[in-house]
Amino acid sequence: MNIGEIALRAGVSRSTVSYALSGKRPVSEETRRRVKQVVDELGYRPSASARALANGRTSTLGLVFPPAGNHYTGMQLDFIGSVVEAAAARDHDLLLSPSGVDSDRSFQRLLGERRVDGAILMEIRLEDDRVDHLTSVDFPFVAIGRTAHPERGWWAGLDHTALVEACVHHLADLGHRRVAFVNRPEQLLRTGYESARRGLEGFTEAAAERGLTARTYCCDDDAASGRACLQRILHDDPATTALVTLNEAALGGLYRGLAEAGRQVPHDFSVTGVVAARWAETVTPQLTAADVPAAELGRLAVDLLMERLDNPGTSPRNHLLVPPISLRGSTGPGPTAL
Amino acid sequence: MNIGEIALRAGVSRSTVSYALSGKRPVSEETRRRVKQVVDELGYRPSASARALANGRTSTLGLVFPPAGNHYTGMQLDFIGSVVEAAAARDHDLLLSPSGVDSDRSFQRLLGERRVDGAILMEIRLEDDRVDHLTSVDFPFVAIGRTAHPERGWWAGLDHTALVEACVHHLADLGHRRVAFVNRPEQLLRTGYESARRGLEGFTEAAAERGLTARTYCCDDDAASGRACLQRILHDDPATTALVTLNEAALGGLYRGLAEAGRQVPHDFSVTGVVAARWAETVTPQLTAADVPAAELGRLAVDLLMERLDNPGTSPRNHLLVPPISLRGSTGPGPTAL
DNA sequence: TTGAAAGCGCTACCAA
DNA sequence: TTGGTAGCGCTTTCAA
Repeated sequence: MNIGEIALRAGVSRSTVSYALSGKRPVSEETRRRVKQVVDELGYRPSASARALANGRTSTLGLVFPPAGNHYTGMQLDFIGSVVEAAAARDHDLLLSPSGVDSDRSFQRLLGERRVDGAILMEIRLEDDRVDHLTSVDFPFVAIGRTAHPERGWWAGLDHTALVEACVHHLADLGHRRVAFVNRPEQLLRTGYESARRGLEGFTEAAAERGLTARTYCCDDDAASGRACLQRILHDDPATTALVTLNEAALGGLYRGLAEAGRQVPHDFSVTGVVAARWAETVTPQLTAADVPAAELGRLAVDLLMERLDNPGTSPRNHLLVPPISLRGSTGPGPTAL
Repeated sequence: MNIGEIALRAGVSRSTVSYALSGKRPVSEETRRRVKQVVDELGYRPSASARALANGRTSTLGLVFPPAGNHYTGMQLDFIGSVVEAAAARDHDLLLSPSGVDSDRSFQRLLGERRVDGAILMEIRLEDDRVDHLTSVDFPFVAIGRTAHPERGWWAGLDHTALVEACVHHLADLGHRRVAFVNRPEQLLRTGYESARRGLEGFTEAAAERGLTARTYCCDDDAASGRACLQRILHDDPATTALVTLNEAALGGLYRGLAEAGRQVPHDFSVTGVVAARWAETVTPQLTAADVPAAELGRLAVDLLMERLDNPGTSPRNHLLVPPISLRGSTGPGPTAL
């Protein structure tokens, strides 16, 4: 069934049906009613493909994120969910593209075949060829996170440096002197993954500033790795009394390792970091952490993208979020406070 | 840039370009080369909208999942990830639709506007109006899970009844006599959510068969509810020595509640259930559980859908998975075994 | 082996 | 206030 069918049955022309539906041209109340009635009766809906072809907009946004193998983090999920809903609220669909790099087929399809009006890029790297490419062809996109040169871009992100610094200061204030940093997987750090890099930077600087003895570790995104990482930490420096982590997926493993090593949290070991709230709350005791506002980031990203799409040529806007640390139960006084 | 441009530069007709690209008609080696060269030079890719309009296929699959209102579980996360990647592997994109009910706008857009060739439906209910609707209009879809009448449908699912029964038998074999069942949220059970219903059914039957004293609970999808639920369990029957759960998100809370009540897992309380492996491994001790093969389900669903799309009219196929229980550390001998 | 042209279903311009 | 019609960019049939 197509628009011609409707026109026929309503006894008007196809253009009139189109206008009656879109409201882009005045239509007499009389015809409008008749058209709507036929449309309702037949359950007619205009074909998205035809419409996209005709007016050059697909009403679809792309969400680009690296294929994670099997490991999507809870934060990513929250984020995807909020993006879908924000897009739906604006009558846009969301097309998923598992693409870490510019050359991925799926990425090429998304852009080359013009399947989407604009895109949101997750998991930004400091040097990101996807960002470079999209910028160079002036394709409308919003990044989640900042590259090394965030000045002239559209993005919404977290100030990982400040967040991790805040964690370190919190621990230092509590009297901890020997602390560890549990980062995301090494491969992510090496490839310049933003949060891993900026988080590490914040940790190193704040630790130096406070004169702490600090060690940094990379840790794969699963519980087993978290446990192993914790063992390494205590092996390398048994006097370590606290850690900061960005690694949500390893959290349970870190706790397990601590329990196995006979360390009580927070009594003789403090744990903190940057983690989505609902993950911070799954461990016992609950994690004192800077809560990643994944849902808010998703909404902001969609807002920015729609704004960019509606006003081509506007100068770039961005949002840098610095959520506060939520005090829960995983940090306590360190040795010097005793 | 369009196909006409390519044709012009290659000195051939538009149809020849089309055929040179699709290979659906023999083209002389000579012209084929020339066309390809121009295409590569200009980085030409045919417009997805135009192609979709012309041949009636969008090369896009839809994934219909419930609104995030209450957040997603880890299993859903794994599942979505595997579906995206399986689709990408077959050169199909994935369109997300946060849709609960038949009347949902986004659901209508996806199907009514023919944005996708087929769909995968998550979170099936025993009586599911989405399934009924799609079946009645003969729209190609695959369900994740079975409705009450699974005979004539395309689906991939888990045998929750058998899985939970296996858990109960495992506990009974260990000598537990008083057991509890921690289900998904009450609202899901009430609305006929498949896993909640079938799981409950399996629990009740197996418990009766083994002559166990059994209580069943609903529990919201978060750690705090898990903790509260456990308190209720011990309050209702302090002699309870084991529980079976389907509720991944509550798991951490259940453990916390047990710890607070002074119960050692597995020494004086056993915990088991149906949970994705990587979540079973985040708690201490690791959960003995039937591992939900979320990734495999995702792959299977995409396989089925592609099969259905490629062979319209084929008789329905399905996969019922019954993964074994993985023995980890959370179950131990019950009172009668002592 | 290739080209011309008729759609696919819609939007929007030009006339009336 | 309405209708006719020319695209949008591709695929595919019909002819050559």
